[in-house]
Amino acid sequence: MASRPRGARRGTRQRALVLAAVRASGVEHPTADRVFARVRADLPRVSLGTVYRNLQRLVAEGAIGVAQIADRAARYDPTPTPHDHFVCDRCGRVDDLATEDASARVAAALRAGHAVRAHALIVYGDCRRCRGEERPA
Amino acid sequence: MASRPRGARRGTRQRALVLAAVRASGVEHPTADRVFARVRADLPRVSLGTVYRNLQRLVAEGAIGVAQIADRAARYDPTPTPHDHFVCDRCGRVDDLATEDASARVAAALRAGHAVRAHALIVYGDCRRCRGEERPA
DNA sequence: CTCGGTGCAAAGGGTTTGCATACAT
DNA sequence: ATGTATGCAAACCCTTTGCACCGAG
Repeated sequence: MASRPRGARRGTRQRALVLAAVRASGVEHPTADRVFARVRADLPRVSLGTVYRNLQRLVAEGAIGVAQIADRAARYDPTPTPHDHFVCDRCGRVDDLATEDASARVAAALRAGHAVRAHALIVYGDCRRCRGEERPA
Repeated sequence: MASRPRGARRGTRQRALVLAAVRASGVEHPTADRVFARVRADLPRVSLGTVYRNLQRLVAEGAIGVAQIADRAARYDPTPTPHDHFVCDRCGRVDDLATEDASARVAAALRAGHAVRAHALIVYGDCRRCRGEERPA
């Protein structure tokens, strides 16, 4: 079987370096800007636009994750599987909160020694109304 | 005793109208832009900047709430107490998810008839490291 | 050879901010 | 009178996009 169905995706040095930069970031949760800086070290002529395009694609392909923190720059994450995050009000640090049990999520932050000021769960999907409008193909 | 400790806050028509606009919005969760439009109806010379400043202040005072949805405009909420939200991928609709039990939060969205694609819990506060640096007064 | 990816630079959206003026207290 | 809030417009930040060129397949 063909490894690429049809619209053969090209493997570029840029994309590989973006992926490598995120993977090498550990628990840092870098912004697009920081990824840009790292990639630039190996490929000085890379552009920010290209970094954004590749980050987007890698997220869509499930190779990496993103944490969209309220009104701050998005943070990219080498771990693509869903998990929650803790954001520090002072230093901006973003920590993983690896918890399977939803009811223990906030408790996990407390256990980690953080002071919790607020927390927000956002659920994404298609609403009942939109699902109702759906036409069977 | 003085009703205003010291830095006496002025009650302005603008602020009152911004608050009224959010309170009148029901379940709509208006953006700053929509609030602007409503206030403008009564006060044609009001500026967007003033609306933003007042929304900010009202949130800080606890008179209203905000839902910061990932990479979309912030949604203001007449209910200042913390609660979760459902965001429709198609129409952008923002619904309240009034659930006290964290473990039932996502289930609440399902019960409401929505299809859940993803959900993200963000916890805000001061991280352990920052708390450690804190100097007792 | 082809078409997707890149670099560049400009546009875009939401939100904030500097400044002189207006006004509630 | 005093100083905060306003209106206006420019600035900001993060992210996206149009376009011509380049290079992997």
